[in-house]
Amino acid sequence: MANQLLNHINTRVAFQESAFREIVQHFETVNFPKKHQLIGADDAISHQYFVLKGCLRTYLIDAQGKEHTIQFAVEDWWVSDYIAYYKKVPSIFKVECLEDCLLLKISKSTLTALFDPYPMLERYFRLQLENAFVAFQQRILSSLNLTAEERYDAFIKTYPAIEQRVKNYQIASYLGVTPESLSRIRKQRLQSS
Amino acid sequence: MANQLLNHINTRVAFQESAFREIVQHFETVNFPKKHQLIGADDAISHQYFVLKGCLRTYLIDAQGKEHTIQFAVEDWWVSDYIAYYKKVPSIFKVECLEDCLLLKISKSTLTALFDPYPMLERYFRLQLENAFVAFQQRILSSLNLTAEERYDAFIKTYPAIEQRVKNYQIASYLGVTPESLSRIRKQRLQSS
DNA sequence: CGAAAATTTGACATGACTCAACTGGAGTGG
DNA sequence: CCACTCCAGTTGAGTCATGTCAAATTTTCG
Repeated sequence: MANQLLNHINTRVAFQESAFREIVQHFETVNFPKKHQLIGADDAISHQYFVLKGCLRTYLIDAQGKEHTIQFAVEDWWVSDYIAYYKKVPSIFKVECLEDCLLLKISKSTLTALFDPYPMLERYFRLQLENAFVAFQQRILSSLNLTAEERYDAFIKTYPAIEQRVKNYQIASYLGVTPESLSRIRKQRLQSS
Repeated sequence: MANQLLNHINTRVAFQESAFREIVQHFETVNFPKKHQLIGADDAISHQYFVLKGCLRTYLIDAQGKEHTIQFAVEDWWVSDYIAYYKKVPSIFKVECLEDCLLLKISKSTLTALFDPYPMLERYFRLQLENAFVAFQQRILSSLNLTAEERYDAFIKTYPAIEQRVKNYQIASYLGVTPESLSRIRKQRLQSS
């Protein structure tokens, strides 16, 4: 089960199985049902989670009561409120399970302590961040660049697996449009294809 | 001069001056006049740059001929086309000097080779990426969340130094509005203050 | 000084939002 | 197994923020 994490680490760096057996002891396997709120606004966030199974989303409710989804997470993704996690400020996001979830949990202090004896682990996380950097830049670009319909197309193309597993209103809140607008976009796409 | 880089590294990690003297030899100091194009679309990008002095911006020209600014960079910032740099794809961005610039240049291969003997250098870059991660999430949030005027307020508040040094149309292309809209927003702010 | 670039202003167009009503499906309890 | 409720999604009508295009003005800089 934890091999799933090793496999993922090995997509980025060459990690020895013996070292991994040391590391994996510091993770805890946790199980949550659909609709469970993993992280709630105003918590102090000292953990992050690797998704073994399930689907989650990180979102925020703004002053007008509107939801904005910042991230979905499925198998082999990491999830947390990373603003709170990195900056040590109270969380502004909520993270909820959209399906029953099986996760590997680790605290920030434990993980960073592992970076000294296992520099390859630190490298893995650096490379993860490089990927996130690119993904974020492309998302910012599409918000500057593209119409709502084009952003929806790009979303479906980039994350076909996610599109199947989440509600349309959640996709709308990720794309920065209202559910009504997304509904109209979807209708139009059906007709033109 | 290169001490400026050491000082910046030391804001993130404790780095020994002796080790730094080794590392800094691998950087090249380069000088460019205002308007010089540091990176042009379709280049292969194998370098990144630390800004000792000056101001630059990373932007793209879309299919409709419109500019979209993804990043400004001033003293102590790193700049490159990071999609091309990290992903080894041809660049889509241009990087131009908005002022005369003094930069420290290093190639990706040289830098990553330094990560093995100097794990603290890798840590510095990981922490840099964590910061970028947070900044990007906040920028995405504000594009989902805020009106054009609120985004402008947030920009001025977050980057007061940059606002002084770049053209309004460049800020507009960073915020995702037209220069005309930004002009109207600025007019309205003057009247209400 | 003069030309080019940047900014401002006005008139008008439009994509997306709001609000409200309606439809359909999923889940629950009797 | 049906009745009921709740939630998600759709549709319509009207509004609004921002875009477009064109022209005037101001600033920058060779």
